[in-house]
Amino acid sequence: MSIRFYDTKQAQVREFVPLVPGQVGLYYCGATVQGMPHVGHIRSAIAFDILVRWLEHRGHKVTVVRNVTDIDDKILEKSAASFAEDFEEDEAYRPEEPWFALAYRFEQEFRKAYETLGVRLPTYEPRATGHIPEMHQLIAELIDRGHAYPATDGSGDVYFDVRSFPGYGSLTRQKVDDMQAAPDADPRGKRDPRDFALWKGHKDTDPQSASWPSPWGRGRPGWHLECSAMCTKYLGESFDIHGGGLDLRFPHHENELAQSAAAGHGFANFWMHNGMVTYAGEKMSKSVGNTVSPQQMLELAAPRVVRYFLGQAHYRSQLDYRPTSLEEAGAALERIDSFIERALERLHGIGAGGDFDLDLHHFEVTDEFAAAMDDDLNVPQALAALHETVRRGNTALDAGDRETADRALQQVMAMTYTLGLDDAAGQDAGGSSAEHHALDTLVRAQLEERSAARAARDWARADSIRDLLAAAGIVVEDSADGARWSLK
RNA sequence: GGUGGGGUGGCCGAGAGGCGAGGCAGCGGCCUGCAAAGCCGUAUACGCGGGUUCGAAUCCCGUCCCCACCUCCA
Repeated sequence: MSIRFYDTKQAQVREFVPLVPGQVGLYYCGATVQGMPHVGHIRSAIAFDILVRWLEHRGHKVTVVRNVTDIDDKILEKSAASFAEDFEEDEAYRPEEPWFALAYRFEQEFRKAYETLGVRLPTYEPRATGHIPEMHQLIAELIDRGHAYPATDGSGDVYFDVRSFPGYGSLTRQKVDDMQAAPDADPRGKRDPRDFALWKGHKDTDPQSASWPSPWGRGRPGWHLECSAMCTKYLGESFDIHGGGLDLRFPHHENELAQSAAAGHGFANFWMHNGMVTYAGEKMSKSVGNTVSPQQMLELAAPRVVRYFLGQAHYRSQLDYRPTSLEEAGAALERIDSFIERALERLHGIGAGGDFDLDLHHFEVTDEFAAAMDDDLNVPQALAALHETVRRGNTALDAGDRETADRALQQVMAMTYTLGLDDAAGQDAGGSSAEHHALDTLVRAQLEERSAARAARDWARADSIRDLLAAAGIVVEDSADGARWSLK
């Protein structure tokens, strides 16, 4: 069975064949750590996390590289602003914070958000500032080949020469002459206004610590160059997949491709881009100020619910966040969870929050699920298959068909695992096992009393116990096997 | 102006020529002491106008609207 992905460069879905059988090299753009993460960043990471999980499910060994761009104009700007007299502290920015401290602090914020929402660590997570020599090498190569030149105005900048490279525009299918002239472009020593900086000469207004010596004078890397250099270092001159947000297609990825291709590298075989997260129909972005942070969502819903919401749409679709979004995601996930809990308890005698040693790796997803995932990661259709399996399992459970129910349980667990719904932190039951045990003991005592009241047909007494538990956030469900409880 | 993606039932969201994906919400039923959970059933849905076809949400032509990108963006 073949896997097919939409390749942005060719603008079509085509069969994915790794360059080396059984091995996949994936590079996807992480953050420029200039501010707090918002859910758009995390959606992107979740999309590629699901891609990795699926490739692994299909038996590929995946090398995942996600960069941290820890030096750029915005980082320096934010840091400089924190030293200014009119600086106003807010929840994101602190006073008098050097650029590297600011960058590292936000890097940690991103890491925390990724971890909470079940995005696995990449194989490598290189920082731009750790790859200055690699970038110099690439610049030198480009100058040698006639695709880059030092600025003529003595600024110390080095530019990529767009006109020298016929392939420029191939990723976004644009012709250089059709592009709108950048209104804010500072022509400085450029041959063409579309030429972009590979190296930026040091300016006295920037801190000395944000500059490195180079054959072209002290300076710092331009945006784009770090990704080209790090792709090559960790994945080679040609690799399988390059990913990132749709808004990175141009200029970032176009320029990356130009740099690497002009240096003679094969670069990415597939380009995959995730759609934007919108808020009430409008793109979430810092400049518009309509961003929602992972923290804000996590105050409204459990990590797994947030993960479900951010991962549920097709990765290329726009994902709209509305006030009811998390509620709906929570209800859908609850349906899956309650089946798993019910089945584990009835078929395997494993209570809520209990440990189990079922071997997930030997469980198989359903054919429908696999076919949907193979088809350009069609998660919505895969979720439909998952929900159908839940229904089949519930029906079997009610009918006492243990074999069918158990098969459904295994499939559901394999599918939720593949979608990363098992990894996000904060299981619904929550708390340490000691706390859970204490609570379980107390609740069971109440349930036994209620059971006795029910046997005596004392409904008022039975209902008052249920109401008391409900007031404490504990939901009681009666079944043929007795009552079970769970935290709301 | 250029490039790419869209407009599907109350809401979200797949599908891409013929059995109405799935979820959420709603309604009816089964089950239940009552609930909850679960199950079953339940919808003149495909922006608009033409066309092709035995048959169109799906293909073709036209048209309107939306979103993203065109050197800050995940």
